[in-house]
Amino acid sequence: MRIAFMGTPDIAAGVLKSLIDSDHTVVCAVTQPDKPNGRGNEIIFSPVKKLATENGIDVLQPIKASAEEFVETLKGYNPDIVVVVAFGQILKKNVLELAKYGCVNVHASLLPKYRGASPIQWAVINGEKETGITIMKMDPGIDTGDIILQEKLILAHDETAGSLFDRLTVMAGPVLLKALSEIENGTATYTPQDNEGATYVSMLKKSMGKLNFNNSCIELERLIRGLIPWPGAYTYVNGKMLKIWKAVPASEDERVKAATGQIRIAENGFFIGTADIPLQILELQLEGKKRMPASDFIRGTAIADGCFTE
RNA sequence: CGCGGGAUAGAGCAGUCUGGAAGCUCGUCGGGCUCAUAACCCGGAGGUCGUAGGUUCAAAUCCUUCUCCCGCAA
Repeated sequence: MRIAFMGTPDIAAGVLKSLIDSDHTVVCAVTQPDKPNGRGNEIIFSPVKKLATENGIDVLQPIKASAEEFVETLKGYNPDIVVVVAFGQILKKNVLELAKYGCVNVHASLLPKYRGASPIQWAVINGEKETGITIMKMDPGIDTGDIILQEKLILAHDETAGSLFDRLTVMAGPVLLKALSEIENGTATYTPQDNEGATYVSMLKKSMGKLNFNNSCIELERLIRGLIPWPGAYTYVNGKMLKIWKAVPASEDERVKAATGQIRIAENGFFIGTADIPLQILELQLEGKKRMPASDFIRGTAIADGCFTE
């Protein structure tokens, strides 16, 4: 089939790669406009733009994908179907109905759960046992379209949003290809979502990563895992941001006494008190410094045993 | 030219303001102690102090150049 691809971040690029390697023809790649990004405000191309460019695929970067002018341009590529993966813009009817088979979306959750912008991170933060990939026929709502295919995956106990991203990216390509062939053969089924069971998740905000040690150890640990690699969980010590990359509930024999939010530095580790069990920090990063194991950090830090997070 | 922190032994850091013999914690190697140990004691190796230049009798330290790493903001 002639496929018009729309997507922006890494997971979208992963799916695009599968399409490029398949028998289908990717006629163009639509991605968000370039924006100043990173230190020094350099322009950094989106992963999709990068991959498409490397493969000689036309890249389109409309400010509004639903603008009539752009829709005409897209029609000019004469796609049979439009594949959308984490594109970052809401598509209107004129785009949804532009191709013969319409638009299909690859969503990284088991819809109708986790509709919205950051299903992967929230699955980790909420301590879900399983999540997966859903392929659906898009309609004007946000992630409300009929389900074509769904595949599950079990979360590891130490799953981070980053590792889950990787696993789902690998999984997404084949599931999409299967759905595409079903659509092409006319054997695809379209199952409406159970709107009763729907849940929505918001976009992640940087401020969500501020650890509140009045929460339980388990909640904090999940939050830390769910915010990797971005935006990251953090607290403040002596006026400096301290990012927490990896932590576990302190085990029985290593447990130290720590008040809520209090830092304890022992020979066996770096602990912070919570509402219940202290959190043992295994990997952390002080503002301006590199990320490092707690054992290394303890060796050189000026942070004193017993001081409090801010 | 968005704002800021940083580069010193294998690791993490101090020393830089107020120039004057390269330090700390840990690792590593050798020895000792011990029933034994990641514990303890003794000893050793390991650094052209990121790069290039300048000032000085003397530069990790002051001035300038460049490279790389990181946090924030977007």
